[in-house]
Formats: sequence, structure tokens, C-alpha cells
Amino acid sequence: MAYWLFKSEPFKWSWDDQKKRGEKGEEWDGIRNYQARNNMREMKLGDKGFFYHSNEGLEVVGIVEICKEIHPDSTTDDERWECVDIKAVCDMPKPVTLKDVKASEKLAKMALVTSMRLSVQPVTKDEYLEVCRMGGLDKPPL
DNA sequence: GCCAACGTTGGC
DNA sequence: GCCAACGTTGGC
Repeated sequence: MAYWLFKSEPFKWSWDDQKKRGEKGEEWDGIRNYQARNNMREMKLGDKGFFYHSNEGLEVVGIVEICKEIHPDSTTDDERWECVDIKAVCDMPKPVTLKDVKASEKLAKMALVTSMRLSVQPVTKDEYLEVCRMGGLDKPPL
């Protein structure tokens, strides 16, 4: 089981939009960055991830789960670009802000801090548990 | 809205 | 294969 972080600009695709999709989930399309795509290639069904609002909000607002593994991105014919589908699992009771992450020594090496511009990032289990703890999730989905 | 960081493109 | 030009991301 691995953990990830997905960035989205809330005015394009928000956590509310994601939750409305329910169990069907949503294709995480539009990624045009090799590193981000490579991360998605590593994802397995059932892997968990954070849903992060970039540009506005700047906080981890919820937990998602991979519900479909890597497949072609339906928004392009370019076969280089692939993506996964994700579905909302639960809210972060208390969203964890970028400020919180930066202020935490345990999270100093998080990709959110070190690879600022990467839109699909790996998260270690320790980081995952720590962010969940800070967000008030007593029993984080594993 | 600005701009730093950084990824991509393309000429050589 | 280098690197300048350019485009995009995303924090501020």
C-alpha cells in the first residue's frame, strides 16, 4: 500500500466536485508532466492519497482512493499521457494547510515542500499518518 | 497579478 | 547533448 498526494485548483476541480462523483470516482486527466505521470503508473487499486487545494485554500482537504489503475488519458490522443481514477473516501476533519506542513519538522521532507510544482506526488507512510493526525483523523484509512 | 522555480522545446 | 527561450505552476 502506497500513499500519494493530488493537487487540484479548486475553481477547476474541487473537493466538493470530487465528492459529488461518489463511488464512480473521476479520471485524473490533464496531467502533462512525466514525473507526475510516472507516479500515477506506480499506483495500485486501493492506494490512498491526499486531495490538496492549490492556488486557493492551500490545504489538504480530504482522502481519496485509487479506483482504477493507469490507463490512457481520455482527454488526449497523445499516448504518452496516461492517468488513474480516484474517488473520495472521507473529509479531513480539520484541513491541514501548507503552512502547517511547513511548520512541522516531521514533514520537512514532504514533496509538497521540496517539489513545490509537482502535481502528483508520493507521500511516505509516516507523512501520511502525521498529516492525518494533524487533520484530526483518529483512524486514517489505510 | 507578480514572479521564482522549473519543465519542455528546439536551434545549433 | 547543450543551453537559451519559452511556457506553466503555484505560492505569495
